[in-house]
Amino acid sequence: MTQTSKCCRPPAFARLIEPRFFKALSDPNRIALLVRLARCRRPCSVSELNACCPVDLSVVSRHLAVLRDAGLLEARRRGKEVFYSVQCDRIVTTLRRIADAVEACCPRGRK
Amino acid sequence: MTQTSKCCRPPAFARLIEPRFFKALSDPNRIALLVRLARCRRPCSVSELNACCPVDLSVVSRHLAVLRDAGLLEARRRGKEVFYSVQCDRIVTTLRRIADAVEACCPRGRK
DNA sequence: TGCTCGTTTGCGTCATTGTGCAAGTATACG
DNA sequence: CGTATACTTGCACAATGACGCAAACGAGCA
Repeated sequence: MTQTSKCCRPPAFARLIEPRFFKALSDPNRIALLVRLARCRRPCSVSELNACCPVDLSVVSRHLAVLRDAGLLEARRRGKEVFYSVQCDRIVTTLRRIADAVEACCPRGRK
Repeated sequence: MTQTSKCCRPPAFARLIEPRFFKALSDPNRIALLVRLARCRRPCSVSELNACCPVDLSVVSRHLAVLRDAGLLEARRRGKEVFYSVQCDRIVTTLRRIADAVEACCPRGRK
């Protein structure tokens, strides 16, 4: 009798990991944008964020939209500008939940 | 005076987030493979893992190689078969480190 | 040595994605 | 109104990635 039927049953492990979330972080420019935004500790406009990316402003705008749609950023318009900020709670919670689920499946050897 | 110069300085925040790591998790089939492997709690062969993916065996092999190259899986040959297992420590550590770094940049509102 | 099984790799195809440019939208200001 | 500023979206194109099939590779076995 194998261990297959005795698999751990974390709360919806599979659904915990959304491709869109990770796809958003699979591009160097998007990571740079997120890091820049996190390090600034305050909402930043698109033009401001363009400083960390050697690409066209329209590309930055699109990258930010991807991060926003994936739930990593939040967008808020103030006047003519749109300020993006990091969805800290969501990111931290998501990462920790996955870490916990993985750990629950591989409890031994936690050296 | 802005907060820009007072950005948090987590240990190599930018390098903490590797595109390759997240790119590996950006595909549904690869996530399915990882989840299946984690739930089984033991090394599985390529043919075995093919059960959770409706794609050709060669595609599964390639997906596993991507996960291995990203440091998410480990491969070990035993006879004719190759057994893949989850690199739990590495995954858990990576996710928690990123979570900590993000949290450090957004300390307030940690409701 | 041949043969088989399990896995990987080469190749062609098709879909997706990142990019720049140009045009469009939204808001403020005169 | 019209204009300027900030951003988004349409379009075309190049690069990347997922996929299946067939061939190659590697380990065991007769």
